[in-house]
Amino acid sequence: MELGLSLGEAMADAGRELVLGLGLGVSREEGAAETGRKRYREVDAAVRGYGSSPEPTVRLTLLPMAPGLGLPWPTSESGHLEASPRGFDVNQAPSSGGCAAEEEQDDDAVGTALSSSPNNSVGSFPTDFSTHGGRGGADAATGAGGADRSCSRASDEDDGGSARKKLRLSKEQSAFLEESFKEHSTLNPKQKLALAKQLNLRPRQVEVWFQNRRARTKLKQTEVDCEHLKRCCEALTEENRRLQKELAELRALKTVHPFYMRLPATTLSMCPSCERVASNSAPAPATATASAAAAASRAGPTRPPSSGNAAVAAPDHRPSSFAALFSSPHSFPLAAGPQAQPPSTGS
DNA sequence: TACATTCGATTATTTACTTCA
DNA sequence: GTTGAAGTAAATAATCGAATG
Repeated sequence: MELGLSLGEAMADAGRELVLGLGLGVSREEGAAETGRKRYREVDAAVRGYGSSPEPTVRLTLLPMAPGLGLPWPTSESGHLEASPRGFDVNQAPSSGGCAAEEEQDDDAVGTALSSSPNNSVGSFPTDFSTHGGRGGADAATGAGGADRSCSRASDEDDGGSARKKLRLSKEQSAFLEESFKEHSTLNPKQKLALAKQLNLRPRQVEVWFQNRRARTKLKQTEVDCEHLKRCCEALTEENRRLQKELAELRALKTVHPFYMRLPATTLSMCPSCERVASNSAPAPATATASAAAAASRAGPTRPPSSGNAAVAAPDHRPSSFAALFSSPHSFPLAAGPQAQPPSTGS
């Protein structure tokens, strides 16, 4: 029968539904009772470009754009987070300090040095993330002398290393990392060092953040793909069910009215899918057109009108096949059953 | 073979939210 | 109705081992 063609239509529909599905996926998440921590998903959707809703993209610009940086960066009244005069380019290792090579030589050693000596780089660092943590209350109380989150991590070794301390990156740090991730999903060592220096984190932390970020992106993509496949499966199941029904109708028609096969084409033609019999006076092409229109209308909302030539041509094809089927009284092997192939409409 | 990097799986911690007394 | 402790779920930083170049 026309299973191949129909499946193709189904796939085309499913392809269109993918876009819908993506949008639904995002909107579903957004529709859920969400709090501040849900914002990550919006940012994620915007970063990755899936989801038809423009809202996440708008929300992505959470921070005012720092001039000349191309990165959102808050310019606080205290001046802590003013854009670095040198700008930030993760493609370039920071020239100031001259310790990039040293840091590359020894990640943790430098990280420890950075973190364990609050006066070391924090003071000269143009962005003091410690004072801008969204949940800064606990952080402010964490370390003596206002040690920031990243510095609290440095106390691992001081704690004896038994308990795994987990710092929470500040919103600014996360936003900065997100922006960097949009530019590069992976980092070369220089970029990593530059980011770490800029954010006052250990290079290892930046590396881990990117690892986890990639994992999250992949997980989201997997969820989207899963949803897409699910929709495809549903569409194919529905199409299969419809075709099975159509096939049963054809078989019933053949059994009840076998003489149809011997009638001239202009005498009677029936589209089993719409179960309408054309009048005797109707010429075959008009019958085919009517059947096609009926079949197209029967297809209904599952076939958007803007589905392209293939999808438009497909509904025409099937009723035309039926018309041709009944218009060639002796040649078409309907009796061959479901495996029989309809004659090409072009011949 | 040694090394660096990435990835997948997992653990551990933090935080927001809910429930209940 | 309000409050605070306890429980829970989700997010995510960090770790580990395997794969890869």
